[in-house]
Amino acid sequence: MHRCSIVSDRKPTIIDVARAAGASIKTVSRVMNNERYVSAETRERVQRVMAELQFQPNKSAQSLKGDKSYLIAHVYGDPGGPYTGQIQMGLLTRFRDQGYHLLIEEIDYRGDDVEDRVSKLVNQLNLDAVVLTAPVTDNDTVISVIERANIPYVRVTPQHERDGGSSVRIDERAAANDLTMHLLAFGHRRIGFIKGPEHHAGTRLRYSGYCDALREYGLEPDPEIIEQGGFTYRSALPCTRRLLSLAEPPTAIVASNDEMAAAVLSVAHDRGLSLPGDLSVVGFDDIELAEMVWPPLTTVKQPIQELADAAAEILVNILTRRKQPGEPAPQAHRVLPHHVVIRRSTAPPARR
Amino acid sequence: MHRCSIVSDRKPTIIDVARAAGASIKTVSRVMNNERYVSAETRERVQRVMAELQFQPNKSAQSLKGDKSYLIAHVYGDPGGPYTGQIQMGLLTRFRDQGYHLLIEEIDYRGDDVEDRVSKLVNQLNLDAVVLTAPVTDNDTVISVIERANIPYVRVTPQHERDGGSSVRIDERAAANDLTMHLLAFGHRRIGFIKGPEHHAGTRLRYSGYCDALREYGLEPDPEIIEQGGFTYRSALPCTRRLLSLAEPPTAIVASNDEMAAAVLSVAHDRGLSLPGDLSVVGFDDIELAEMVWPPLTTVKQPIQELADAAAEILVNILTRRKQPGEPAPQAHRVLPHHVVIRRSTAPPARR
DNA sequence: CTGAAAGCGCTTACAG
DNA sequence: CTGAAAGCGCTTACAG
Repeated sequence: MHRCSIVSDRKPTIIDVARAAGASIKTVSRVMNNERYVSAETRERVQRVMAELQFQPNKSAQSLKGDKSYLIAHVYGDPGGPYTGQIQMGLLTRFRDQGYHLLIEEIDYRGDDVEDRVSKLVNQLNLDAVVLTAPVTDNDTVISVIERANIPYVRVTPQHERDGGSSVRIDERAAANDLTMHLLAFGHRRIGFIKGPEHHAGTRLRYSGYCDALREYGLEPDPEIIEQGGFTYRSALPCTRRLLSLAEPPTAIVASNDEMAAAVLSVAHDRGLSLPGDLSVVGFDDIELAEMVWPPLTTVKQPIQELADAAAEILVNILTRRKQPGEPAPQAHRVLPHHVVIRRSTAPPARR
Repeated sequence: MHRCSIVSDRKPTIIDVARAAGASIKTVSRVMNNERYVSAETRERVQRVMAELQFQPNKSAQSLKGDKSYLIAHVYGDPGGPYTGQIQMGLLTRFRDQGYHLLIEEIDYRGDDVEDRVSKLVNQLNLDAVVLTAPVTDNDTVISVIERANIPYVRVTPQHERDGGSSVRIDERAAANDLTMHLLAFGHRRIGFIKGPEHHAGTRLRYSGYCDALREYGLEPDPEIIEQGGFTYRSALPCTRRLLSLAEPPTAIVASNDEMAAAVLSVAHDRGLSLPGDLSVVGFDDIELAEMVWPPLTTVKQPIQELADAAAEILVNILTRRKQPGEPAPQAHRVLPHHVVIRRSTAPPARR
C-alpha cells in the first residue's frame, strides 16, 4: 500500500494522483483528457485514484500551457431583452456537460471602452469561444477583436449576415410578415407600427416584414401611423398616445416587441378602449410578459431554448474537434422555424 | 533603441515588457499590481511600454502561482426571478473596474449533482468569491462547499441569517407588513394571500409580515383564503380562481411576488371584475412587469441595484485587503431600506 | 502503450 | 528601490 494519506488539507494535484496510482503524470494527464494509448487496466486504476482523492484538475494550469481555458463568454448588451437570462440558461446546460464555464460581459455599444473591455476579456482569460446576443450581434468593434484573437463565435439572431463566425436565428422578416398578415386577414387596413431602436438586430427586419405584408394587400406604409420606439415599455407609451390621438387612429398596432405591445395595451386601457374590439395589438418575441398582460398578446415566438441549444452545439462541435492548427474554424448558419402565437389581443376590427 | 519590434503576432508577455523597458520582470510585476517600492521614473517607463505593447497580463498565469483568479461566480437558481439579470448587471459594473470577471452557474436545488457542480466551479477555477441569490441563498450543500474552500461569499436576500459569510437584504417581513397595512388602512378586512414556494427565500418572511399586520388589526389569518403558489405566473392562476369562487371572496389579495399578482389581475379581468374597485391586488419586488400590467401594481420595491452594489462592495473590500493569512474573512450584514410603491391596483373596497 | 524533461507566464519568497 | 531563482500544476513535444 503506497498511498499513504487519502485525506489532506491541500487540494490533490496530478502529482499526488500519479504517485498514488503508480504512474507518471503524463499518464494521468492522458486519462484526464480521455486520450488514447492508455491500457484499460491503467486507465481504470488511475480513474479510481482520482475519484478517491477527489482530484479536480486546475483549470489555470491547463490553460497556461494548453490552448484551452474552458471558459466561454456571453457578450450581450442592455437592454439585451428579457430573454438574456433564458439564453444563458440554455448555454449553461449545454456547456456544463463538456466542462466549460460561462462568463458574462455586458457591453454598452455606445461606450468608448468597448474595444478595451472585450479585448481584456478575450486576451487575458484566453477564452475558448464567445456567444453574442442583441444588441451586440452586429457590433463591428466587438467582432473584430474576437476575430483578431481567432476565437470561434456564434451570433444569436443577428441583423446582418457576415463572412466570419457562425449564427443562429429565425427569419424575423418572414415572422413580422406573418404577424401583419394575421391582422390583414382579420380585415384590418389601418395598421400602426412601432419600430425598435436603430442599431438593434431585428428592428430593420421586423419593419420590412410589416411593409411587405401591407404591399401584398396593395397598401403602402403610412408614415403617419409609424412610430419610433426603443424596445422598452416606456418608449412606446408616447408613441401609442400619438397614434390613438389621430383623427383617424389605427384599428390595430404592431409593436416590434412584447414590452412595447404591453405599453400599447396600457394606454388603450387608460383611454377606456375595449380590447381587442377597439384595438388589436401584436407583439414580438413571446417573452413571459406576453401571457401575463391583459388581454394576452398575439405574438411571434422567439424559440430561445432552441436558439441557445443550437448556438451551444455549434461551439461545442468546433471546440471538440479543433486539431489541425491553421485550419479555419468551421462555420454554421442556422435558421430555425418560427410561428405566430395567437392569443386574445387580436380580433376583427369593430364596426364604427 | 532597444525595443526592436512593437508589432508582433504573438501576445506580449511580461518578459517582452521587461526587456523593452530595461527592467526585470519582477519590477514589471510590481507596476502591474500597483505595489509600492518602484521609483516613479521606473513606474512611468514601464507603464509606457505596457501601453505601447498593449500588454495584458495572462490571468491563468497570475492565478496559477498567485492566489487570485480574478474570477467571481454568481450562483443562482431557476426560477431565480426576473431580477437575476439586474443583479448580474450590478455586479458586473462594480467588478469590472477592479479587474474581476463574472462567471455564472445555475443550480437546481433539487438536483443530486449540486455538490459536484459547485465543487468543480470553486475548486477547478480557484474562484476568488461567490455571490448567491435566490433560491440558493439558503442551500446548505452549496454553502458548505464554499466554506470548505474558504472563499468569501455574499448572500443576497437570504431567508435565514448565518454565522459565516456576508449578506445583503431588505426587511422582507416588515415590507410585507407595510403592504398589508396599506390594504387594511383602505378598509379591507378580508385579504387573501398567495404564498411562495417552500425553500425559497422570502416565502416565510413575507407570509409572516402579512400575518403580523392582520393581527395588529385584531384579525386572524384565515386558512380559507391562503393559497400555496410557486412564484410563477401560472402557479397563481388556479389559486386565484379558487379564491374568487368562494362564497365570500376576498376584497383584496396579497401575492407574494409580482408575477403571481399579474396572474391575479388576469383571472379578475377574465371574470369581468372591475379593478381595483372589485378587487385590490398587491405584489412584491417591483419588477418591470409591475408597471406593465393593468392596472399597474402596488408593490414593494426590491432595491436590486442597491443590493447588487452592496454585495459587490462587500466582496471587493474583502478581496482587496486580504493580507494576513489565517485572518478570518471579514463579514458584513447589511439591511437596506425598502418602500411600498403605490400604484393603481389598490383602492378602498367597493360597497356591496 | 508509457514516461522524463522542458516550459507556459506569471508570483512568491529571498537577496541585495 | 531592484532583481535572480524557484515554482505554481498542468501540457507539449520528444524518446523509448
